[in-house]
Amino acid sequence: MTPLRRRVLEEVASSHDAVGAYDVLERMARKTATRMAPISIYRALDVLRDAGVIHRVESRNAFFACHATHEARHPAVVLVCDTCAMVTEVEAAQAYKAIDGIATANQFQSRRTMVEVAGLCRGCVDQNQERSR
Amino acid sequence: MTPLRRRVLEEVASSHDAVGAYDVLERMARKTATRMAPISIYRALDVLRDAGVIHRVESRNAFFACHATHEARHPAVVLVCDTCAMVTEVEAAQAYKAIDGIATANQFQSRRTMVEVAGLCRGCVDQNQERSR
DNA sequence: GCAATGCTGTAATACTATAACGGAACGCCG
DNA sequence: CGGCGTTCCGTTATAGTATTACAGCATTGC
Repeated sequence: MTPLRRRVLEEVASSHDAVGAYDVLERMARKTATRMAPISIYRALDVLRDAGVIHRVESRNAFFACHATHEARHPAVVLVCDTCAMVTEVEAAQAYKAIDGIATANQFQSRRTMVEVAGLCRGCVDQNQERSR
Repeated sequence: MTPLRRRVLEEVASSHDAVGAYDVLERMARKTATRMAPISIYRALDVLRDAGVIHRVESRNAFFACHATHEARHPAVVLVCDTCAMVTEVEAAQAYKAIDGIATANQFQSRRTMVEVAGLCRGCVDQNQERSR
């Protein structure tokens, strides 16, 4: 864990939200008054991803820190709020089993399985109801 | 179904592969000797997507025609080959039920659920084995 | 010493997607 | 007919996401 990677991880892990690579870049720039090249951020993100400490939200081109306690090789369902970008990671052995079964049945050799649910988190649903009252 | 949209659909549906918007653009340019603006392609893709005749592979920023016979509101698992980009869509009521259960249990109001499996299709697995022999 | 490797910087570029505005065609209806 | 709203698409510009290529420097192992 190098200093740069730690700094990137800190930015990503400072919230439960999905953040873009350029968001990370921006936040780091504000802290140090020097702006890094995007590639540096991406390289760090790659390493962190390989290490399993962050994940990517494919449907948003964004990243979030893995706060869950799951195994690296045993991923989860990702719930992403359309409004606030908050990410919740949930174990889903059942669902993954079903999906793996489908892959196998189709003679497909799976390497990465991604399950993402976009919608509204509890908090944002409540807020919407407030507003419509 | 306008002519433009039909042409875009034809390009996407001409294979079972996931193709990028700019791939479509390029192919259409080759056929007519005139190059459209990207936005035109994206607009057509949006409409086709809303109509449910094409889907998007989020993990690849690419699109594929829906050759499956599923309902629009009852999506499927998408198997995408890392090597040849071929897409197979498979019904997965079981998996979706499990995922919906997870969302509900977390008081998450789901709007779109995405299940993508990246890996190797049958054909590409075979080819790899050939090569290593 | 020196080769090999890993980490980061610099510069440029590629790839993906959208915003903003306008014109043409069509249908509806008074 | 004539005005009006709507849909579709063209044009231009720009925003947003990600990677290629190359170089320097430090560390490690021989």
